[in-house]
Amino acid sequence: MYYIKKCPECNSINLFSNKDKGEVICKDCGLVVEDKMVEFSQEWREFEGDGSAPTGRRTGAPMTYTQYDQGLGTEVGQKADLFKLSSKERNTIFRLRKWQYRISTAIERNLKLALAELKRVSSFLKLPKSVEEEAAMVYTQAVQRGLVRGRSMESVVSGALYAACRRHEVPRTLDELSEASGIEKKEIGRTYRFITRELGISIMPSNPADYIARFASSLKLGPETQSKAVEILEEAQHEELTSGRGPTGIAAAALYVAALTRGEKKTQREVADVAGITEVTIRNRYKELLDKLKLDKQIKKQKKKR
DNA sequence: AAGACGAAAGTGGTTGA
DNA sequence: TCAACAACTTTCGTCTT
Repeated sequence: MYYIKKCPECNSINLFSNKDKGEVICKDCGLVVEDKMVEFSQEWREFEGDGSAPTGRRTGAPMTYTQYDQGLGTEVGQKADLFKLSSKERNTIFRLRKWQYRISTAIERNLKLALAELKRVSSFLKLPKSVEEEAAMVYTQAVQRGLVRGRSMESVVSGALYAACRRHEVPRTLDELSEASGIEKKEIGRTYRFITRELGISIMPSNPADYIARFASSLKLGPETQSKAVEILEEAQHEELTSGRGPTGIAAAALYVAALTRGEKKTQREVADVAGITEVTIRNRYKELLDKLKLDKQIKKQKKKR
């Protein structure tokens, strides 16, 4: 399949597109016109169709995405068979190799920077290693697909981290990510949505219960209150009070109610602050909880005790 | 005086024509 | 692409402890 585009180097219109590898190559001078030439399929195999070795061989030591080049490098057309080719073809190979080198080092440079930033943010948020690893993988794929173009590296890093947190059920709020990375909340949300859509990453809506432990500990609430909150959460889920609502709001309200019923009084303001929402939202959720779950009796009982 | 409550208007994002 | 819409926020006045 031929492109109508022109080669920027020699102006030839003789461009060849190799769909398998995502390359567009100028047939006259060997310039790689499109830069998406890094393999991004899920399997790590050898892609040399030149007969020097069986293709599709599986290779690979265990690799890690938090290393900027994943411990692997790529090279174009190797050694032995080079002198079987005409000089023109050989030239082509040389040029390809040169461009491959330039492009892959560009990507590597980017990754190196980005992964440093990723580690910084992730350690700031005290995220587990597995999440960091996942985020690095997401980011790597995003770079290879050219999704970073037009977006700041930092925002894509944050988006990847946010996605990774969600998938590992250790959700952080957008506000927390925003604070850790210095990127605007809506920007993170935007890139998060963009890259998950483009990379086909499916993510379950986050579960309010995942927030409870963290909120409770920063409010210094006892473990009994915490499990009470989870209990309330389950009832609320059963009553279908949770769908369509912000998970942080629900978690915060459940925690607030749990604290009341156990006499560990916290103000709405305090709870709202750690959950990153407003008092009003807590009040709304809280009211719904009282209506549906008949918790007011328990609260009154608690009041009489004092 | 501080916290809780609720009404009203505003914001940003989603959805469906 | 635009308007309607739901969830949430902001702001502010009033009531309760």
